[in-house]
Amino acid sequence: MQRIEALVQRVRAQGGKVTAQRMLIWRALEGDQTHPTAEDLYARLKPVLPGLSLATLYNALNELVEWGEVRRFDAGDGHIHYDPDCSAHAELVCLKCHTIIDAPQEVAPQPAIPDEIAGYRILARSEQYFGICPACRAARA
Amino acid sequence: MQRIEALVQRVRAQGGKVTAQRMLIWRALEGDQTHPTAEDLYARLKPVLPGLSLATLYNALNELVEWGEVRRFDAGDGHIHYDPDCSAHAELVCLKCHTIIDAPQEVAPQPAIPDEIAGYRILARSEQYFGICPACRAARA
DNA sequence: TTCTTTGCAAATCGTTTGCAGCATG
DNA sequence: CATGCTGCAAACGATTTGCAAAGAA
Repeated sequence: MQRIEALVQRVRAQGGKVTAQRMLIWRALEGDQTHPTAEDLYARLKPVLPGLSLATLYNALNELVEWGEVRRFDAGDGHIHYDPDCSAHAELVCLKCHTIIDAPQEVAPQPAIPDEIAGYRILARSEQYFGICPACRAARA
Repeated sequence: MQRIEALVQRVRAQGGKVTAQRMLIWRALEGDQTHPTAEDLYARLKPVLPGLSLATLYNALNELVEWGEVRRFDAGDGHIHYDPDCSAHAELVCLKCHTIIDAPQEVAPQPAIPDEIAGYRILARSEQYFGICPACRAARA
């Protein structure tokens, strides 16, 4: 995710309004590394801005995804997770318990995201390794 | 996805049954490169086995995902897509129209999937590049 | 026969939508 | 003051679940 200043400009340039809700959501996402779901964010933000509606949160999240500012991904737990980090990094996702952690650096040795591939203007990249986490391996099956 | 023979053994080893439905679903998935959704598959299989139920299809798909035989991913269109190819390859996903195509070879230069990362037993890998496809770029916004 | 899986239909629940009121530019 | 955004609640729709019947081992 770019810095918030840039988002403010983007919205204004499109004739949109910079509202308290958007700012709040952007700030909450900025630098977040917990791969939150919409519900996670809602639980976190509702106390701060009690009037906040889930619909508004979804609106803001969808905008960010369309702009390539935030990445959505399915961890296989039936919930959509959001990650403001669109740079080249990988996640480890457990197929059993759906835990998500960032993979160690050495796993994603391709730091640069090409601007364009096959005519697509590339805005974000997602990479995940699916497997069985140590805890689930220990628990066997 | 491994070959079907191996799946048959896997199910039997777990004390499961090799049913006509599972076989049908496995065969349909084998080598499929269209990134189908559950509905896509259902539409394709229902005529072949009219009694087939969506619930059964979901069961089979979820099994395959848990086994690391099939990869699920969210293309941002509100539908879950399945891909039996768990080897190292990337997809291009359009953030506007949600088209999905396989990326050209040269984009995924890391062919090998490590067996283990940070204690996780790795079964599958997913990589996606999100952006704006040529058609949507032409259409502007 | 025994135990798993299927099929049906209802239930679930995350996400989207419609619309009136409000706030931003 | 004009438009776009919010909040609410209802609508939606994909996926899951419960249970009786069917089928594999």
